[in-house]
This record gives sequence, structure tokens and C-alpha cells, in this order.
Amino acid sequence: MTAVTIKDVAREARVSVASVSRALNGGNGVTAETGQRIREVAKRLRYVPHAAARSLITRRTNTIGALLPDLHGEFFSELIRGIDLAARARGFHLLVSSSHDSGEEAAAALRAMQGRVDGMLILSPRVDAAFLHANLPAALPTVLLNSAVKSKAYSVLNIDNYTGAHAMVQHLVETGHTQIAFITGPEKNFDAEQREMGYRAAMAKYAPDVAVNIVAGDFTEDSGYHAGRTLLAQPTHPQAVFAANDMMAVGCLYAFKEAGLNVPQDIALAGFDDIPIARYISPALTTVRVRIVDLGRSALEQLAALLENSDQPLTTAQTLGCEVIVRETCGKRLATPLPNRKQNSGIRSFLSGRES
Amino acid sequence: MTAVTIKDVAREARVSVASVSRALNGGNGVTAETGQRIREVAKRLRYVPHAAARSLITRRTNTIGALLPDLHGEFFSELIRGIDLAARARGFHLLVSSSHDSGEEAAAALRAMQGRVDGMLILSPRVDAAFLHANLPAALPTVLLNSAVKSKAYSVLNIDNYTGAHAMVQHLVETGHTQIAFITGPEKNFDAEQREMGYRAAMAKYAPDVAVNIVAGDFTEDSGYHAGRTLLAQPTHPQAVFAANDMMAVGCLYAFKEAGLNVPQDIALAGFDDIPIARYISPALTTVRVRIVDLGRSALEQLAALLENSDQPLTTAQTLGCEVIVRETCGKRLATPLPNRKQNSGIRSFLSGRES
DNA sequence: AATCTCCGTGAAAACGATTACGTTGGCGCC
DNA sequence: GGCGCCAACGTAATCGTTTTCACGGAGATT
Repeated sequence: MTAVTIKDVAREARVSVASVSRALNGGNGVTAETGQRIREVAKRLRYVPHAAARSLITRRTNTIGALLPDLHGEFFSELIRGIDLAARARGFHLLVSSSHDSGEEAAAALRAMQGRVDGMLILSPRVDAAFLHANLPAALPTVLLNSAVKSKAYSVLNIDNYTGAHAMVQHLVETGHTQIAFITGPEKNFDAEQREMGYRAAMAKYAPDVAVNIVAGDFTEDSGYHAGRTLLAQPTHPQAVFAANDMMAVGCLYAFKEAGLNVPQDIALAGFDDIPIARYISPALTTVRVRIVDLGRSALEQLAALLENSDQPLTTAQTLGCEVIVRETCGKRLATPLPNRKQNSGIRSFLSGRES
Repeated sequence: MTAVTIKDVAREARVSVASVSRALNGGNGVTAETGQRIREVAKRLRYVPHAAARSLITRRTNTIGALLPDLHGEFFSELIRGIDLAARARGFHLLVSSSHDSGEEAAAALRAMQGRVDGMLILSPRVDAAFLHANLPAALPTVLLNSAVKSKAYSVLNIDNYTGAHAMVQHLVETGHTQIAFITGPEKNFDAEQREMGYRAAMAKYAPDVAVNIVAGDFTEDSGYHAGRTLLAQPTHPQAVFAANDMMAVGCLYAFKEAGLNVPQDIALAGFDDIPIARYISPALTTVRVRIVDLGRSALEQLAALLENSDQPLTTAQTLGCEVIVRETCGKRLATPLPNRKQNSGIRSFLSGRES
């Protein structure tokens, strides 16, 4: 039996369990000498406090839960990395539940995490306030990522899709394109909607006399390919295509190559996300970069802040900036850029007090 | 206060806590009628058993821990996906600790997980038996992934790097290349060593009269680029280059393009891993695919098997097959393939009883 | 010198579940 | 009708911690 408990340490150090607990935690309430002896014994016996017993009385698990949808690739791993890094730095454990594509699965996962975590990080495009209300205990501190939910009850951390898309359109205009088409993401996807809004706004601002040209996609490479073909079938094809994510841009690029078009000479192309593939395809894809590690890290830190003053919780709404990464698919910049180009990176932050 | 405990349910259902526990777990020892009533009350009150309290008495956490190194990209996310899928199916939670690049960090993470998990999944290239012995309680069921450790105390699940590399060399020979160079991975990396051994063995078998041509790499794109330049600087450059992983193959490809060589006409190229980028570069990379989701899933299932009959644990050693993915970088196959080509996929398995 | 104040320490009560062990009552059998 | 048995249920012990409270002694204050 390898189960060495606090009693064993106490017996060996000739003190009570209470003193052992004190020595190993705060250190207050015991002589420096006794504390030293206790710590030595604990080390020698390889004593590790029983997490369950501790959190039974403490009402803390030192664990935070992450609920993630059916994510693939770089985005997922970078996000976890960011969360994990920040969690470790603060002594939190990370309980992960990923790959949920139905709301029912997510709800079950949420319930299963009940009582095992001190707080939750939720990234789920289709989650809404009602769902959260139904499946989350109200007292559980929660940070929502990339969520459309606006509630004083939850902290929210979003990517600044709108500004990113806006900046990309601006870049396209600056490089000499005005007939800019847009390939959308899936319906009801918050990120996708924000990007489309950024596109529309920027078009209205920088190319007010050209009509928007929007075709549907769903974030898959395949849908990008078909969107590309749809665009080429138009009477006159656009000068530039802005896909709501990189995978669709890749699919679109294939459609263009297949049709014998040269990118960017015949048609320009831009994506969103800056997935690793973006720089490896040829021509390399101009896109909008999101610092995903920072997204994860910020999310955890926001949650940690909620946990620290849980007596009077301050929910926050933050937005994580993104930046245009210029590669090859949009051609050279014109000599005279548009005025008033805004740099957009870093975090903008808005605080709002929670109703008590 | 949202903390509804088993007592609340008991009071509301006019039974003892014991009956509530029985009704909610086995269901044995209570009338169907009473059980029904209790379950209804529990549901109505949204009772969720307190995980810590339960595992304090049960000595089970229903959680398994995953210790992973500083992994990036697709490999990491696919692995977690496989693990998570299998874990959810079996009702296990997943505690993740990733991004360890020093042994010291990994040891700390391992200690921190003590008592929070029923079993461990460890993927760490540099972990050895001594490290495990020092940092893992002997009683904790553990599955090692991609590990050189051979011990009856742990189950091990490896990718069949050797056979995969062997098969790739065979493919290169079949497509008409005999002067095949190899770019190694980092030293002491188990996967890298196995791949090199596969290369050497296949060369000895299929091209016994040509000397092996090995240059050093470390799995990074950059090292692949430099290795490519080194190879081109040789008096006569090889007919084909087999990089121990895809990222190095990508770097190598750049070196070749830079030198004005055409792939595969002037020189063939192959990688290992089949990362997503492999199919997007041009020419698309011929490589060896590993089903990473299956790796994760198998690892968890192996661990679950250990947990189920923990009274008499049977450690296993499994090997997960991989397959050659033929794309564009190796040119066309010759008319007459070599005889005796073995298909290699699926799982081969060896059992060994643990000393008791 | 008597009292007060700390400070270090130990005893014991939580925390919320599971489960071994009693207790009860109903039923069948002799 | 008495006996035993079994099913249903309750009582209470238990898991390993933290934390409150009480206690005693040493030093300070009067």
C-alpha cells in the first residue's frame, strides 16, 4: 500500500495532524523548527495530500474545465497550449472535454464536470444564454470564448473578427482591388458573422459604389472550392476574393488554378486565421492572424481573476486584436495607400460589474 | 447556495441517505417504486454527487491524466481527440498537462497529478525508466506512448516507425531510386532512431551495394533546409531524400527549389508523419501516415483495460501500423515492383504478464 | 506576584458521499 | 403460532483533509 496519509506524517514527526497541515500549507501557527521537521518527514515519506479529501473540505478543486467543440488542427492545440501555460503558472489543473458537435453532448459534458472544477472556459459557437442557464450552475465562474452571448453573468473573450476583416478589405483596396467578393462561414457562427460584418462595413467605406458580392461557404476547404467556381461563373469575376477563413481560401485557390487563373495577377485572394498551411501553399496566402495562444492565456487569466475575488465578481468583456499578414496572394501595394490606416493589435478591454 | 447534497434529496424523498445512494448507483436494495421516487426528486433538485466526496471513499477519481511534451499542431490535437473520444465513451475525465520541455517540469506535473487520476498516459520522448520510477507511484496504471522504455511495469504503445520507414525506402527503390539519403531526427528521440533503423535495414535489403547517406536534422523545417543544402553540396547529389519527418522534408524542398532542382524529376523527396501541410505544398509530399487519433484511442483503451482488472494487471506492448501515402514528390512507379511487398496496417499486439 | 496575552499545539468537528452492519416487517414453512 | 429468512431500509463508520476551538505555558504588564 503506497497510500501515505497525513496521519503517517504526523506519527512519524511526533505531532498532531493539525500541525502537519499547518506546516505544509501556510506555515503559520507552527515553530520554524517544528515546521522544518514536519516538512522533512513529509518529503522523506513522499507524502502527497489527497486531493479529494482536501477539496471536500476546502470546496476548491484547483481545477478549471475547458469545453471545446469539434476543433481540428492548429487552432485547438494552440488554444490548449495557451490555457495550459497560464493554468500551470497559477497552479491550476486543466480538465479538458473536446470534440462536441451536438449541443446534447456538450450539455452532458458540462454536467459531468459539475463539482470537479472551480471554473469553466467555454468555446462553443452555438452556445447561447439559454443553454448556459440550463446547464451551468449560476455560481460557477465562467469565461466564454468567441461567443455572441452578451450577459453580465459571464465574462466574454472574443477575437476582433470585425476589425480584422475590415483591415483586410482595406488592404485589398490599397493593393488596387475594389471588386471584392466574400465567402462566408457557416450560418449562426459568431466568428463568421462578425467577419462578414467587417467586410460589409469596409466595403461601404472604401468602395461605396461597388455592390457587395457574397457567396456561401461553411469553413471547409470543399466549400471554398465550390465558392471559387461559383465566383468564376459570374459574368465578370471579381478582382479579389476574401474568404472568411484560410481553409476556404485554399479550396478557392484550387478552383482558380484549375481554371487557369494566376494568383494574384488575375485575381487576388485573402483568408482569415493564419493557419500554418497558409504560408506553405504557393502563392503564400495573405491572411489575418489571430494569436491563439494569447487567446487561451487571456481566457484563463480572466477566469483566474474571477476566481480570486469571487465574493464580488467582476465580469469582463475583452477583445483580442488580430493583424493582417501580407504574403503573396494579394499582389503589390499601390504607391499611395489610403489614409487613416489603423493599427489593430493588443487587447481592448471593457469592464462591467455583475449584478449581485 | 446551490449546493444540494445527498441529504437534501434524502429529506425531500423521505428516505435515508443510504437509500438515495443505492437508488442512484446500483439500484439494488431499494424497491423499484422508492428508487423511482428518489430519482425523480434528485432530478428535480438537480442533484449532482459531489465528486470529491465520492472519490474520497471510493478511491477512484474516474479521471485519467495525460502528460504531453511541447507538441505543436495537428499531432497534438489529433492525439487529444483520440484520447478524449475514448475517454468519454468510457465515462472518464481527462486531465491534461502539456507543453513540458524540461524533465523537471514534467516531473512536477506528474507529482501534481498524484491522487487526482486513476491512471496516466505519458508521451514524452526523453522519459526513461529511472525517471518514471522516481516520479510515478508504482501502483498507478500507466501507458507509455512512443517510448523506448521496456518494462513489465508499464504498458507501451508505439508507432511502427521502423516498418514505416522500411516501407518508404522500398517505395523509393520501386520508383527507381537507389541513391537514397536520409535526414535524421534529433538525437535520443525514440521515433527518430526507429525511423533511421528502418532506413538502414531497408537499404541493406534493397540496395545492398550503395552506402547509406545520412545527414543530421532535428525535426525542424530549418534543419531540413540545411540538410538539403548539405546534400546538394555533395559531389553527386542523391537520387532521393527521405526525411525523418515532414517538416524537414518541407525545408528540404525549399533548398531544392532554391537550387533550381525539379522535384521529383531531378530529385525525389519523402517525409514521415503526413501532417496536413504535406498535401498542400507543391509538389505534394509523399510520406508515411500515422493514424494519430487511433494512437490516442488505443492508448486510452489500453489504460482502461489496465484499470478494469487492476487486481491482476496485464501490461501490454502494442504497435500501431502506418502506411505509405504516395503523392507527387517521388515520381512514378516503375513497371515491375519489387516482389514481396508487405502491407502494414492495423495493430499488432503482444501480451506479457506482469510480475506479481 | 498575580493576571493578561499570546503562541504553539492537539482534539475534534466538519465536508459529502459509500457501504458494512443492524433492524424491521412480511412471508413461508413446519 | 412460532421460527427463520430475506428484502428493504436506516444508522453509523469511514475516507483524508482543514479548521475551529480549547488548553497550557511562557513572557509581558501591572
